[in-house]
Amino acid sequence: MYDPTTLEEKWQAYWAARGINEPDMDGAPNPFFNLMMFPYPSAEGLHVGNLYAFTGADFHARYQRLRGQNVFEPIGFDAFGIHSENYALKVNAHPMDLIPRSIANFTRQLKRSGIMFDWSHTVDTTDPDYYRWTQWIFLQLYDAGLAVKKEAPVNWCPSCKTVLANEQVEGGKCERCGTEVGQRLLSQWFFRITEYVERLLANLDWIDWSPSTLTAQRNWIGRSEGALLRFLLAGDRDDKLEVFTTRPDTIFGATFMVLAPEHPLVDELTSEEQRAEVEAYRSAAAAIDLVERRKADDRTKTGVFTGGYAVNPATGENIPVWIADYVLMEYGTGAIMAVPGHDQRDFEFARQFGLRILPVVAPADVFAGLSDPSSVELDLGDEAFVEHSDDERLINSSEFSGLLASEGSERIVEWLGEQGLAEPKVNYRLHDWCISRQRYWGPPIPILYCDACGTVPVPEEDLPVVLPHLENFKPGDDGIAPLAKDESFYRVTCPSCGGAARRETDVSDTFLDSSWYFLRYPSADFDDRPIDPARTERWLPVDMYIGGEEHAVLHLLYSRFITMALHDLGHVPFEEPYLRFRKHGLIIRDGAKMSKTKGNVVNPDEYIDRFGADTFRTYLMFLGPYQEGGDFRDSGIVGPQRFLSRVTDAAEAAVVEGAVGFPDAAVERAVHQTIRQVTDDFASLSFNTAIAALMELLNTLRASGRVPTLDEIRPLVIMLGPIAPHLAEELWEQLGGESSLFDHASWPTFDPEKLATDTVEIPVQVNGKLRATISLERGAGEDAAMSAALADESVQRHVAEGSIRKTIYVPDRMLNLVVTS
RNA sequence: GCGAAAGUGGCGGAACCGGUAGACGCGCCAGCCUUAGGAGCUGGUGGCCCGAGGGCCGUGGGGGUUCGAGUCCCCCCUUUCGCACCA
Repeated sequence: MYDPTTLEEKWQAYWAARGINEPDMDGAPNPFFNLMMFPYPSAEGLHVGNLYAFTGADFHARYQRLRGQNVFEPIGFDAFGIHSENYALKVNAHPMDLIPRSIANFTRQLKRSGIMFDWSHTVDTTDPDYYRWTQWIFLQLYDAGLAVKKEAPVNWCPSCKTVLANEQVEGGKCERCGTEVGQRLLSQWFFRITEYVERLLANLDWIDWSPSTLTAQRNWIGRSEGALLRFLLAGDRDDKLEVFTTRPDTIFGATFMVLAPEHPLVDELTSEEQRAEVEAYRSAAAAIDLVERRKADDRTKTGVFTGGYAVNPATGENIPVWIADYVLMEYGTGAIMAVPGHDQRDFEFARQFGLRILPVVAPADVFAGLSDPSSVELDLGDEAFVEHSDDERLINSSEFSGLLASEGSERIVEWLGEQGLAEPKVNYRLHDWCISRQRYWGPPIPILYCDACGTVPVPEEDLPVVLPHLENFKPGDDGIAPLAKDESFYRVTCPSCGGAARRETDVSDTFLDSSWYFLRYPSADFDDRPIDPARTERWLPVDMYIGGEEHAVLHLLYSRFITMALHDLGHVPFEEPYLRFRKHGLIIRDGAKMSKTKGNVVNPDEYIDRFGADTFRTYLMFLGPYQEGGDFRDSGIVGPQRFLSRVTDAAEAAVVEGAVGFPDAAVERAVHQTIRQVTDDFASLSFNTAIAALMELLNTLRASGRVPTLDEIRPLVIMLGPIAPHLAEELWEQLGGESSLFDHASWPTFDPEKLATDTVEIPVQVNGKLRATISLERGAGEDAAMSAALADESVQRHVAEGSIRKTIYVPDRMLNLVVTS
């Protein structure tokens, strides 16, 4: 009888009482750090998506453990941040009251889910004992010159008079009051992640991660090689306009320039006649939120002529300078040389405003049979010619005409470089990481501003800078953080000169909290140091990290950067934090992402109450390939439930009967085949097929018409361990095994000799169509196969339609007869 | 628009290196058992045709390579996810 409730309570109590899931942190001989992305503890409770992620990671952890690894599987809570803060504002409560309740609820839910967390090493990012060290990391980076203050724009709602996070902007409007969101410049703290960009990129070549995640990181970093070109302003002006281009070979086709509306040289360039129009365009552009502007799917080009001109350094011609919002201030130099012949956006812009379009590159076939390549003309039609090939050549480019574009590119940069007008340049999409938040619910940035001493870091011994309990923690007026309203917080004396000083009142980004939590886990029981060297040496870097693709970019990149920086500062002995990373898929329901508004959210508690954690785990992992996700359907869960119930019946019957050995060669073979299959599947996180293979083995055992022997059922029970740990533990005990299964059983191995059958069934095809299957001795030769095949009536009939022209025989695989009439 | 992945029964999904498509599960059908229950057990289940021996069709669509294609190549369509004018 399968009674999950009693059994699960029994084993959860057993594991907790004996510390079964707490490895010996200082002596484990085979340490294995199995990490999953720690959750944000929402007030709604554990989402089935969390549980899906954790369950797959736990399957892997328990599998590694049965293979003899000392697995450390910790959990924690990423509890700072805007989600918690907004929720607290919404329900009119305080995050300091809400978060502990949410964490307690999550803990309760997680403890009944059967995941082998080590509850003696948890972290909570909102605990001063944790964020003390988050602040310590800030100071380490500050001392190393990697934390700097710069001006940067933030989203600003003029009605609420508040700074908005990108998540709070919907369609360019404030999500609360619907007012158009604008931009404001604020002085903020940045981490100089761009200093590490080449290393962050280079290491992607060797870390063992899901390929799509590697691609996402590369795209995010967005390295592109090109050149920086300088255009003198027309007239006797000293300033130069710098542009970045990946196509310096097309400079002879640069017939105008475009600046981002907020570009600093716009004022100087703008003529009196154009000033009003330019100003109007600039303020309109400034009113649109940056993020929304990038998402705009209306691609009609807009822009305004400044009235100013620049000199094309290659042709010496004066070319008009425009402003347009398709040029982004934050990429490259915020200005471009427009080459309408070879850039589709420039082409559209030129069409829109009647600007000159000059093709300067032509594909190889245009040159075919021409003796003088400089005379080539290219008709563009309705599109820019943007294809890039190895054999295209320059045209209309003075003495460079006729050169291969790649060669021309180098020669032009060289030529202009001699005049100080060009240099090779690598540009990145990645920007420095802004960690300042003008919000309340985060760790205060540990910096003081003193009139006499300037910017002063908080001395290490004064950490943590504790976040005070503010009654009114709403984001403040004028872009000032909530903490700026608490005088007792910000008014301090300077530790250096003893004079009056003011604390930094911004808090740091949640991504900083999560950028190092895995470093903290093994050392979580030390309160006098963030990262214990011996623990770190033993447990880190992380052996396996499993998480969602939604963090493929920011979290993973930031934590790689922080790890690298800490490595360079001598705090950790490695520079890549996660040796392996595997993404898991998304669980959906009724073909749609689960969300409260759709009303299709699954509450894990209900299912665990009804079916037990083991059945729920099995179902979650059975519903689709773990790395791709799957569709949650209520009706499907009875399959796993029946399976576990039948395993119980079979094992209990085997115990009563007490038979041993392998009386049946076919069953023995099935056991070995299953061990091989399930082992392979676990290694590749193919949990759905692993479960299917175990179901198949059980079907085989049942089909034998007798009670299975103890030896036949034992491997099944052990392999069930990672899947349904409570039940496996129970059955293992009944089979006479010493508890815990996870300490005393080891993963079964298969004997390759037991896998093979003496005879094989192979298909016989005639002209590629299946006509029969024949039974042959393993390794039988072609002659034997032929005679067996020709003995088959159906084969005879189809062969009789002509004569056999050819036979293809793959021993033990198939036989194909090619017949023509 | 760019990038990534994917299109297979009524449904979720299997299929190693090109070699018996549909494993496993849900659902459905039939039967058994039964102190009728949404329990358990046994068998069946891609579609169409049928003379009951088989035959034909079938992995989004169209071409191709091959003795043989869900799998490889080309073109097209659709869906999901990520990024969004990246010069």
